[in-house]
Amino acid sequence: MDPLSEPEISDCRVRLIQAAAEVFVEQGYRASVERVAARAGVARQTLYNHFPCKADLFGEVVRQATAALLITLHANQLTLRERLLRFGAMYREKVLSAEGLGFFRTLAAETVRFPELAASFYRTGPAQTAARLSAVLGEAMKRGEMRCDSPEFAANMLLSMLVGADRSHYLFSGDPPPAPDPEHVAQIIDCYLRAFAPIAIEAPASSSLTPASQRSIP
Amino acid sequence: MDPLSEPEISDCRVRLIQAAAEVFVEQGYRASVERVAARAGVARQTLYNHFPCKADLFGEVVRQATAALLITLHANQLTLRERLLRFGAMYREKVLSAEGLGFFRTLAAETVRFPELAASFYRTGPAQTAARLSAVLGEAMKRGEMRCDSPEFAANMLLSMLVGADRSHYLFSGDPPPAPDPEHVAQIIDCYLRAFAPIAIEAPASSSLTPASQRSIP
DNA sequence: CCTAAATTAGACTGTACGGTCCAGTCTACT
DNA sequence: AGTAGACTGGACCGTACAGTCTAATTTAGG
Repeated sequence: MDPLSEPEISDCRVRLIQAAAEVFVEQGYRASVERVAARAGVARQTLYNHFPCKADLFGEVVRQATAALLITLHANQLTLRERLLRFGAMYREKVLSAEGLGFFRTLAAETVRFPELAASFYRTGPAQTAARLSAVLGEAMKRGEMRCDSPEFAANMLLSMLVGADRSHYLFSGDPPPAPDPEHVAQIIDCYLRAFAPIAIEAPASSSLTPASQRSIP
Repeated sequence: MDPLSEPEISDCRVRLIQAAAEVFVEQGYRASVERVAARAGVARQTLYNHFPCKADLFGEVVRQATAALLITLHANQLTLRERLLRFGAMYREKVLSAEGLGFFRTLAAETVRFPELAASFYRTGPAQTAARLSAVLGEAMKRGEMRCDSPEFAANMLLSMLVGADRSHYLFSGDPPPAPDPEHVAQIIDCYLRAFAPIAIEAPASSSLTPASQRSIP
């Protein structure tokens, strides 16, 4: 109740959530309550003083992790390419980190047991990121910096290109997560911007309206 | 031993594997041996007559599913775009089906417990698909139908664009898997082919060497 | 019909775990 | 010093499950 006890909203509680996050990310929800308590350096009963049951602790972990995984899109006056480069680097870093991959594994596995939790994670996490990105891309389209198309589709493509196949790779292959690689991000972003380059106005109109494949080579 | 018993290599065994595949895909490896046996319409002991332990049965399921998920790239004389359209449709159908998603969930969750199995799945499944696709794309590049680039990178991008964000969506959101949508596949493929369109030779050389973003807007 | 192999149901063992209870200890505030 | 509230350790309960064992039953072949 003291203003001093306010900041440390139960030291135990935060240690427990932290420990639970680590353990669940490493071993999945199957990890025993015992291990969580041990990792937090606390008795099992103490855990139950703070959380009514294991599932509730898990829910709290997921809620906090969801917030931590959100990405901020700098709204400042960088070029579109610069903004996407920064976004892409952060996004890859979070998603392809050991914690990001572990969290993905753990939550995906529990979709059956906790469908509502998973859906809520999706709405306030990935869907949120996609929505923000859509907005930015929609603006770029209006400014003529990108070809006019569905902003949602464009966001979907960018997010997919940034981590799609790589996530599967690091999820299954057992290879250690990759070090951040700005060059690779740039390669992806430039590839992306090519796909969504504004239609060249100086070119003959016909060539820009036919599918790319039909333009290729006589 | 009879030539007749050969084709039905133990009716029980295949029923068990089939049942295990269904149950594991629906509920994960946590599903009890009891349930698997029940689904196969067989006693628990019979299961243990055919498989030494639960883990081995799971391994067999994964091995068979891996093979079933491989995609064949038609090598015939269609246009590149046609080939990619067919491939993309099949790929999305398999990956985004209820079984594909469930299998992904289940195996991703067990990466910790069965790292070797997961790695082997990755090598003979997704990595194999990527390799075949790389070969096809490399050929297209040589023929000048696609911009010259790393075929592996190009394959990675296509596979990512086809399912990347959608997989996450259907894994978590709880929405039922999507119906096949050829139009959406075409939208993706055309977007992809734009990104990898061969460099127009008739255009001034400079414009094709600068990043797309710098070309945008005067 | 007889035999051998496979299948079955069910009891049983050992283990792991979630959750509860409790008796004792520590901490902090008055 | 005294009191209240949190923390501890460990015993304890009920349940679920993998895997074993056994005795009875079915199935197929000679």
